Amino acid sequence: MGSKNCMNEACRGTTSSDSKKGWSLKSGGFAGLCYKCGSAYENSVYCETYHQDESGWRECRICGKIVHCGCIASKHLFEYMEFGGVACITCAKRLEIQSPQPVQVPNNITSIKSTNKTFTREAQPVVIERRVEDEKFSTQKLLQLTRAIGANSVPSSVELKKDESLLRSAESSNRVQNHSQNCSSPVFVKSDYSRPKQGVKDMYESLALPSLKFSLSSPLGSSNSVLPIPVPGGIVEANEPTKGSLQHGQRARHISPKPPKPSSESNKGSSSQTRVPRPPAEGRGRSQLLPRYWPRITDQELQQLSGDFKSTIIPLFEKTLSASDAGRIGRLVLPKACAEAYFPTINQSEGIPIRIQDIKGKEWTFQFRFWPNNNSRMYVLEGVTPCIQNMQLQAGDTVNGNSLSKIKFDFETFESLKHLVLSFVLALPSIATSLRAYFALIFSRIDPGGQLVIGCRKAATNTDVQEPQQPPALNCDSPGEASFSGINDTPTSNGGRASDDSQPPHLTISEKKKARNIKNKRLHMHNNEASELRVTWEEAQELFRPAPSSEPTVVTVDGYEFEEFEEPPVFGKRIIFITQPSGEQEQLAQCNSCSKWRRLPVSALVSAKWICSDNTWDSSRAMCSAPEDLSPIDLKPSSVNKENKKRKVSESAVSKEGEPSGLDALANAAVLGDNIADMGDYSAGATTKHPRHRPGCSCIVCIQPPSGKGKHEPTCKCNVCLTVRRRFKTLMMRKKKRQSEREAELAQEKEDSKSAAKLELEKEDIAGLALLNMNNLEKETGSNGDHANVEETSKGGGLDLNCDPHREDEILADASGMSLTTLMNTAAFPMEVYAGQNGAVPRSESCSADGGGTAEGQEG
DNA sequence: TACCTGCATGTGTCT
DNA sequence: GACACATGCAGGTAT
Repeated sequence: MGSKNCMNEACRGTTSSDSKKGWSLKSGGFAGLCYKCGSAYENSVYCETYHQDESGWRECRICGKIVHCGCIASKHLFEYMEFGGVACITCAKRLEIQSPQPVQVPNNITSIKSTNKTFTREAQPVVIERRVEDEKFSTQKLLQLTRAIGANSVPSSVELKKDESLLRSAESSNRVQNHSQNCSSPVFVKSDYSRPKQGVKDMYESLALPSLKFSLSSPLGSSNSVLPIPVPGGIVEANEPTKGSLQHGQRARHISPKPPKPSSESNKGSSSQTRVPRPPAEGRGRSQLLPRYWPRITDQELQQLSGDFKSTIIPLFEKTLSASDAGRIGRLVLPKACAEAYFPTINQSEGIPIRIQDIKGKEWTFQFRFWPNNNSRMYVLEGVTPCIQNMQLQAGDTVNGNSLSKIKFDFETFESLKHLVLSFVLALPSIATSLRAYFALIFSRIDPGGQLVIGCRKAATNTDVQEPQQPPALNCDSPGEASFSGINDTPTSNGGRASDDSQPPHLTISEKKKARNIKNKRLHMHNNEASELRVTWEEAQELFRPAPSSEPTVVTVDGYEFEEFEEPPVFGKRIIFITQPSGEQEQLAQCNSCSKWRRLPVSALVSAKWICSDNTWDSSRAMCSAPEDLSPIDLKPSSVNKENKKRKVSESAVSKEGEPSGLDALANAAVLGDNIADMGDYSAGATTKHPRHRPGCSCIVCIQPPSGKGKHEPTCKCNVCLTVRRRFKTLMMRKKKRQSEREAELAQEKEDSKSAAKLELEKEDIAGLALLNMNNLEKETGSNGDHANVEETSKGGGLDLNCDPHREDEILADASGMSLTTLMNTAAFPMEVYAGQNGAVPRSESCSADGGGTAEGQEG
């Protein structure tokens, strides 16, 4: 932030950009007065805000002359044009001279608009063509400009004639009004174009309406609505060119190319409640802003924001947070076009500090800078982490801080942890990336003043991620298609060019395109993978198989054999392990085609798409037409692993909508006092030790003593241990409470009826097991599981960070609860933290990786 | 050893 | 092929 001198060469008063000291704003805020001499400064606010480095040299889009915004004393001033870019004042003046004279416009412009569908979209070329007579403004050049505007439809001559007079009227009216509103300064102020009812159709029209300003101060539906003036340059007094300049924020909006066509549905409703991508206000950049960066903010939110700030809020752009954006590095990659359009021009890579207010009015200072990148620039905002975190914690609020739609999303919530731990377990970087894309930052600008405002909204859920890029959908009136809660908003979390999050999710075309375009598995998450994300924690573990091609390397250490896999695990098919009366173990796999269950050797590797014909072990059952071997429901409970039972318990405790999570199940198990032994033998016979391990696995994870001795010292204060203890304590308290409730219930039920008693017996069984578990635990911990006693648990054997909750032998051991809590603890750690602390990369759940997972404990 | 910084690289999209 | 952008990574710096 530097200071600069008054443009009045006789004055040369120094102004401070830090506090705007030395500048006073005229009414309307478009021009400043030098504190010293009182000379008027157009763009003063703009320059204060955006040209601290006193750069700002631009190229006239018409004649190519190098001009300056005027923030420094310069005789070569430029003006912003409605159709983007700048023009030197000479060219701008010429454009202005060619413009028609003001004419009053009818008040009921709304009806006019409605009856002239092409009016707003096609007006611009009319104006331009009518104005151009000077040989310097060749038609060709202007057509080029109009193309830049995005006027993708060339109006017919009939339409041109028809609309021309109207346009002139509107334009002139706006001038008159603006002038009267801001008589102290003959500058072009913001249009009071008020959208009578900013429906989607209107929005569409506005897309191609360069002068549309997001005038929030005007009540919607004002009868005094006037059309915006599509005047390039917007100069009112040609002999005072510098006074005619538009403020940065109120210059012509940059029109993005290919405005989406309105659908039939798009006309149905008002957009006041819908999250439509808004064509942003014009910036300096010549490059065009892609629709995915259009801010998606409802009229209502805008109005409230403007009310909060008591100013006009102009949404500029929005950026969906990528994983790296939301990471700890604190660097937010800014879209180049947005950065160049709305942020100060910077010439040095170090950039400049830039102050941005959040929706609460809190001011943040970021470093706006760039990196050279392939002969281009990569713009970043540094130091955004605190702000983003702050916003995430407030994400239940709308961008304006009012509770229009409570989202309640918090990375500390259990639900989020569930996703995070699932991400880790699944070891899919794309999922981790997708989960970050919950938020989009919306950059806006306060007018007058030019102060930048940053808000956020929830951008996506993990289920609707990775929509391919499509033109923005304006038919957001479809129920649930776009909402501030973001339930159906699509994120842009893919790599490279982010997907357009305005993509309506229901388009089959998009599906086709998605299928066609998905090349990068790392960055795209296909539907199948999305569904994989929804599987529960247990399911995820259950589905892991050693990579078919990978042979474990067996290493013997201290008499134990360790299996180490080089390849990461793969997803397999859900299987059910059964134990025959003879003690022989088998597995049941379900055909992916006919859904029949087939008995297979326990050693069989069952792929995710296993079908009957893959049954090489039993040729008589190698066809889907063959009768089903055995259905799990036909099995005696004793012979089937208790997965189903456990699942029922967990499912009963969770909402039926959506899949219950593994952590839900774990928590339920803990709270309900479910015997973890159930979980222990849930994969009995096959994966008793580790999710990806098979019978007989002797890797370091599985052979690890249940006590976990040697892992962590009892007094270990590492984050893992502390969290384990804390979580353990909480869980045990909840468990005990719930248990007492259940016991009371059971006592009550005993007196009811025999049938109730029968049911009661089952519950007693569960409760009894839980009680036993609890008692054993309390024996170890001493009593109530307070912190000290929990630590005593640790003394008993340290913390086993590798223990498997399914291990039956752990259940009744001293660390019986620890298995669960260890997992909970694991869940409590964001993936990076977990990986960072454990030195493990979710590359693989191989034995080696798991061994790495204990690194923290071992070093403790 | 962890963190920070700056650049390089890979991938998707656009022209 | 050029460009944009997400992210990896090496080297420097702080703890």
